Amino acid sequence: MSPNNKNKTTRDRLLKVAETLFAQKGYHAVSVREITNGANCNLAAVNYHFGNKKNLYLDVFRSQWMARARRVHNSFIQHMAHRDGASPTEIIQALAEAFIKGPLTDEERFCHAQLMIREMAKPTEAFEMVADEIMRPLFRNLAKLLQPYLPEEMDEQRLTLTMLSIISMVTYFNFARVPVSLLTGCAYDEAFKEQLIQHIVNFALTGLNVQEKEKSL
Amino acid sequence: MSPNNKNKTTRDRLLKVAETLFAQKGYHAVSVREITNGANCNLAAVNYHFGNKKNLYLDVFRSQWMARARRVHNSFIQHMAHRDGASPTEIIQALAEAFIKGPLTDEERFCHAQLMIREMAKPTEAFEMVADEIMRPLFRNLAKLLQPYLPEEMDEQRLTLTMLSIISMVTYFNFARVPVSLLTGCAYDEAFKEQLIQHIVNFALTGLNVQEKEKSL
DNA sequence: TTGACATTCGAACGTTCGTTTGATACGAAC
DNA sequence: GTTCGTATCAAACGAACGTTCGAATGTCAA
Repeated sequence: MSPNNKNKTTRDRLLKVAETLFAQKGYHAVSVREITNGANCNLAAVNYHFGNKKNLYLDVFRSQWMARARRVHNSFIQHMAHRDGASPTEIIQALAEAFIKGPLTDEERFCHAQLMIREMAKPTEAFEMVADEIMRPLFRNLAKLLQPYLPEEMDEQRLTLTMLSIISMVTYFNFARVPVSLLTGCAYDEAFKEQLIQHIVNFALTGLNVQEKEKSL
Repeated sequence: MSPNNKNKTTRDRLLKVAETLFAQKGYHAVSVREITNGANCNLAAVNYHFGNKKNLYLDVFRSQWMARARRVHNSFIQHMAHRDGASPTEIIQALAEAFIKGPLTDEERFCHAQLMIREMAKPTEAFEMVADEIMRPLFRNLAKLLQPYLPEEMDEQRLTLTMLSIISMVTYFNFARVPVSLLTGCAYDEAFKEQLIQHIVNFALTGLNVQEKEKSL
């Protein structure tokens, strides 16, 4: 009935509010009362709809986080689908755009990155789900796309580390907004995100791109 | 008096135990009772020595975290000191070694990375201190060392993003051990760390190092 | 031995936490 | 109208939380 909460059910409002608060503050810093107040419902609603607080957290990952991660992944896949032999530049660019501009609103992207980082710091049951259904498929896709362009002597281990290095950049620039803004002096507006994407593409393709000839020593 | 707690004072034991627990679980997930039990002292000791829980947390950063960060930074600086014109390879290698092998024990490195990540996710007063006294000096040093080798047309902003990309890798591989181990199948033993360092050096210097000639399109 | 100070201790403070309960309102099926 | 399952509510539960307090203990100079 409240104006900004539309026609969503109590259950949906709880999931939405809980996700935002968990992302902002972390699981233990958020109380059930804070969530139910934010969702304009009774304190007991959490236990009625989800059993307990922990299940609410896991449901946030199951229904909210995973759905968004699939949107990001699909956004990347579809950019790749209609070009058969995409160049490494196009591949990295599509990946960086999916993660940094992507199909998400800025608020969604913040939630998304914060929740993932907290899971990586202290994994819960949600992490296995994410690893199985999101991380591994993404890595398989990315590796398959890039492998033709990589040196033949690169073994699988080195390939995985390379994928991780690319992911580390898009993850870092999404998550570490505070230090990044602090050290660059830039706010995360659209123009800066565009710069970030271009930088990631350049760096991923050529690294420091040193001018000297003494790369190899 | 207990065997493994040596002759440290109660205050020192509290700092040590608190740091480990804060790193493992996060501030709100650790209770004062948990800390004082771990330090084999009375519940009231935290408030006697530090005033309150929050001040204990800040003191952990002030006395423990900062000291270790300076050790890492100095380790990097000293590797650079006795070679005047260090090559980019040597610079990146020294940086990666300082962060990934470095002067810290593995346990210390875990604490260190976890605490930092939690600060980046939700900065407290401790973050300003770290930014001012650790991050900015490190960036200045790294930029000064690398600048001679970088393309002249690279503006300061792009330079900062390049430094951040390198930092993002050493940070990520230190912090994201769970997903990294999960996707590579490797435990973080000495051999794997050596591989990581070599990979970071390679990737930072040449990126994907694509074989084709179509880098620029 | 005495006094002054620093530290540690057990016990309790008031508050907030996650969870439970029983009552109440609502709507569809019969 | 009655019944039944769903949903929401106010109120309370015991447990755990951070913090406080006064007494007890240890230390060292006078």
